[in-house]
Amino acid sequence: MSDQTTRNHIIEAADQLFYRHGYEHTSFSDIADAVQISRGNFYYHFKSKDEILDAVINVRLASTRKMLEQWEIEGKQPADRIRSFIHILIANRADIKRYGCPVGTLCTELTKLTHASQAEANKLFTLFRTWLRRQFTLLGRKADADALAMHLLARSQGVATLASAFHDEKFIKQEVQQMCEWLDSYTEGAALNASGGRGVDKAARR
Amino acid sequence: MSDQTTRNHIIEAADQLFYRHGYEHTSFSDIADAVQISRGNFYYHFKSKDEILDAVINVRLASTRKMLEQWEIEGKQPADRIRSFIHILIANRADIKRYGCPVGTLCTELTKLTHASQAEANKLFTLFRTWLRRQFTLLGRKADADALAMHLLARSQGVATLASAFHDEKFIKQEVQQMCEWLDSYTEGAALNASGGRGVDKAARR
DNA sequence: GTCTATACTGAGATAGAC
DNA sequence: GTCTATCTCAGTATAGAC
Repeated sequence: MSDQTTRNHIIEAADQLFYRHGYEHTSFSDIADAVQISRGNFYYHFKSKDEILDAVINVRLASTRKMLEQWEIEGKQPADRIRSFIHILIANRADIKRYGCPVGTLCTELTKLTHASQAEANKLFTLFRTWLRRQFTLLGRKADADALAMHLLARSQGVATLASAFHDEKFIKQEVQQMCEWLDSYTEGAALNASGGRGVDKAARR
Repeated sequence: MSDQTTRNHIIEAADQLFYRHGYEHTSFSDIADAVQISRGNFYYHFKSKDEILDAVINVRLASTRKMLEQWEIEGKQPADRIRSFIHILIANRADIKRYGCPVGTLCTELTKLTHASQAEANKLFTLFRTWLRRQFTLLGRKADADALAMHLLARSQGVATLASAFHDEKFIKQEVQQMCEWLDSYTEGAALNASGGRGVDKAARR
């Protein structure tokens, strides 16, 4: 196995394990078992566990950036793009039900540990926040774009937390629908309601 | 110090530390330092760390029940009571900004640890859920009372998570106001809008 | 009830052979 | 690059004196 490959395997396994069992609760042995290498071999690739965490965060940052760019390309209207964001809850519902949101749970854990990489992890949130803010600005909500971005982020986080606590996928679907309706209420009237065919046209307010 | 007193001191200190630094990250020494007793003395009061956790959860369950009963007494209208719930975010904003929600972060952590007391901790959520459901039922929303309860719980959780990640108290206030407006939209028309003097009467939809 | 001393375990990390 | 062997340290937990 080449240097790069093993290193990537470690990062990938650590990523999964940090998500499922938490950073602190994941031991070197756990990762070593998953990658099928010895514990000693580890330190050829990383100087410390913290360094693995940094690598994991960087990989997540990169893949998140790529995903957001992709959504920007696929969705012609900002509302479509925001819907892409909302729908990750659906796409990842099985994992979310079991382990919560990968971003939220990591940031929360690192905060409690007062871990040095906390700020790095928070950049994951900032990535979404900035991207959403831009979409809401394009939607014509320049004045409160950031508040709307934060609002949507918060709702997603809350849904993930409760879905995980109550082990409830149906709740995710319910709330996703409500978020889409909430979004529609900002789309109606603006532009030409050019939100495409995906939207639900029921009244936004129940 | 009597048996009961020391035991309670331990529980109280553990409660704080579990909240601030997480369960796993809190060591016996940390608690011992806080209570000013030796590590050995611990095991006179508790057989294990897990047993301390159970005690902490039980204390939290009891105090939560008491708080909910209090809100029920103080608030004449169900809408007033629900507002009491929403306003804990304000009352505890300093702590939430630093450590997130005590309920949400504990449940999330225990889920990742696949800890035996996870179900016990989740009862904290259930307590709020059941209570809120009853209030929404009283508000005349029998059909979707549970969905509304879950929705509000989720929003609170999301606010706590983001306020903590971004270290932002102002965001808490913003969102609390929006939640109150959301609540008002369910109060208007129902009953006689007898929600008392606290409410904001702006349009619920921005 | 509370202490000190200590056992035991698993963690992160290093050294050096291959 | 990967391994085995080993170190160190912090954590939970126990034993027994006071």
